[in-house]
Amino acid sequence: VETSEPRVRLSRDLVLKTAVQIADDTGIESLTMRRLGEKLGAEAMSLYYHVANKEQVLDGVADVIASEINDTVASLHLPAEWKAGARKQILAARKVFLRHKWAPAVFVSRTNTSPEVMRYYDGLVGLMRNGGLSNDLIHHSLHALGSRALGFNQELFDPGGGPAPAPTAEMLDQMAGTLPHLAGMLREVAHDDPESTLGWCDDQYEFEFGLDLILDGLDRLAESGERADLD
Amino acid sequence: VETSEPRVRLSRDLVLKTAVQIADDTGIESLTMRRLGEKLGAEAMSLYYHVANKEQVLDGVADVIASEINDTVASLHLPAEWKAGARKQILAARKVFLRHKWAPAVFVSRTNTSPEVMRYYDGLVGLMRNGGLSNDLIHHSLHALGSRALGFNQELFDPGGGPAPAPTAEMLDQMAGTLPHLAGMLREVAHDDPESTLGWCDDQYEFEFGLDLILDGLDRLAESGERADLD
DNA sequence: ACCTGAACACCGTTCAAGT
DNA sequence: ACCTGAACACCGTTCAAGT
Repeated sequence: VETSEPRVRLSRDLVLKTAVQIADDTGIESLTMRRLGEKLGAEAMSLYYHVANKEQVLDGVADVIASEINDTVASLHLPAEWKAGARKQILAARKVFLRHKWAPAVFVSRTNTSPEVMRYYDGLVGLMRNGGLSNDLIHHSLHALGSRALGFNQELFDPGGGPAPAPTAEMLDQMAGTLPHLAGMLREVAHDDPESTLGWCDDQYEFEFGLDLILDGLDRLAESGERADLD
Repeated sequence: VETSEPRVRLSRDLVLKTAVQIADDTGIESLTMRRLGEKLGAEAMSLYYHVANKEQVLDGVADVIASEINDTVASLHLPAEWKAGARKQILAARKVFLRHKWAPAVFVSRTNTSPEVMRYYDGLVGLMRNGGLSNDLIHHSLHALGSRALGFNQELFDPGGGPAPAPTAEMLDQMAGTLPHLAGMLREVAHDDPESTLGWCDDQYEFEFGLDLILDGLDRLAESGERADLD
């Protein structure tokens, strides 16, 4: 175990950045106050001078990631058309989560809203507003997009995120008895592609499929509302 | 603290049902092996004869909830039309999660898939299959719906689930400086309704809005695919 | 076969004390 | 102002031992 001994003074900012580093390197479950102190060359108890408790560390960690997302988004040239703009912003945000696979779990567990997340949403609302959507529709849109607005989707199978191995023929035969429809679907859809490093689910494709489905639906509502011109 | 002293023998099933009860009564964070043992009138260590570890307890808890969902769904008379059927099944599943507000967090943290969840998905795939959707489209549908297929949506604000208090005029004025679009939206949309026990966000309405948006989009794809008749 | 007691290796957090 | 040492109240889990 490599314990660094920096001469630098502790600070809230340094503590949070180091926490992100630990989560990146060894996973979010390995982020403990004691290990955080160790990595900073200090005692765990010293951290409490800079943060109130561990919950606040996790709040801060989410804020650091959201800030990374905002930096990425700021460097983009967003198309004027709202749907294309939102799409590009969200896919850019998703790239940040691909670098921090543990981050979705932290975001969904936060009960305090991070200022940087607010800034992100403010930008998204601005895009939609410029596209002529009503505030009512924008509000519903944010709920409909859910975590997808920030760039990740809560998958219920393989929450680990890794590529799922294609089920074997024996597994499918065994499944067919109790889960006939699922087995039938998988038989047709889960062909193992030895050419691809992806599993049989292409996460990027699925994310874009769902995102476009929602954005297209919202666009349709916006246009029909425009024609009706009633609010 | 009321420690019951049942004469009943322990079993995996009893352990899991009791775990659900603890989560319902005092929250998922209060579910510890020691408290679980206490509630069963046994030592925490006795649990390890029936379950391998706490992860397995949580796996089992998710399975118990999924089984409650399946029971509810089984008692339904589902309309033949796939979209109406899926909608009814999903909204019934959501009702179960309203009784167990802590359950979404457990589900998204599971890496092992519960047999009962598989059964649930098998039913949903069956509905769509009978509706004429291709297995390919069904597969994409499950990804697009994400956790919504099981009956909950991952909201990024207020993950607590409680009704959000409407922001005050002072809060909005303060927000307007740094978050103009968000403040503008909230000013228009977050009117406090003193008649309603709901907050300014009607969770049920928002869930149905997002669900219908996705189901309608999928239906459109299914119909256009049918017309093209190319697979 | 089923349950327990004692113990271990961790947690987050407090508080008085050091510089 | 900033950091530390010792201590507390918890965790999950093991293992040899009891019935």
